[in-house]
Amino acid sequence: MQIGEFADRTGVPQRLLRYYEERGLLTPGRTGAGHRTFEDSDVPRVETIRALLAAGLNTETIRIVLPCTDYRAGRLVPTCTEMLSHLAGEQDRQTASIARLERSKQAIDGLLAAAPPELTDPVRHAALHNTREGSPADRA
DNA sequence: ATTCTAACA
DNA sequence: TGTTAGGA
Repeated sequence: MQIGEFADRTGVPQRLLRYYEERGLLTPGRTGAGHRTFEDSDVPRVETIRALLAAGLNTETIRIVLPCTDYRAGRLVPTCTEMLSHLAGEQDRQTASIARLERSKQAIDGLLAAAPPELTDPVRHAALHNTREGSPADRA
């Protein structure tokens, strides 16, 4: 099937399917006119790609572990140990990211808590804002 | 009617 | 990623 039908069946935009090919995630055939041809077996493959992207893996890693996956009955199953190590590695990075975000959030919590009370009062804040912008009363 | 590549309000 | 131009 051509890319149009394949895009409809996978729910993935043509633009993205071409990008997946560019990243080596898909290797569709070509017609004489240069049009991509996809197989039915490419459908679960794309579902696998989507699942791994949702897990946070980059396209390079996905290209590596794609042969280490089995997609059956709507469920993605890892089938080799190198995939497990990649997943564990990504999990570590996610844990580190969460820690960084929590520190950033605490910093913001502190800044907000240190702000002068009048700045957090909606009415006074609006009044100050209007004054800076120049209210009709100022001109009168 | 469809798809292709390349590039950008 | 969407979209679009200019071709096949």
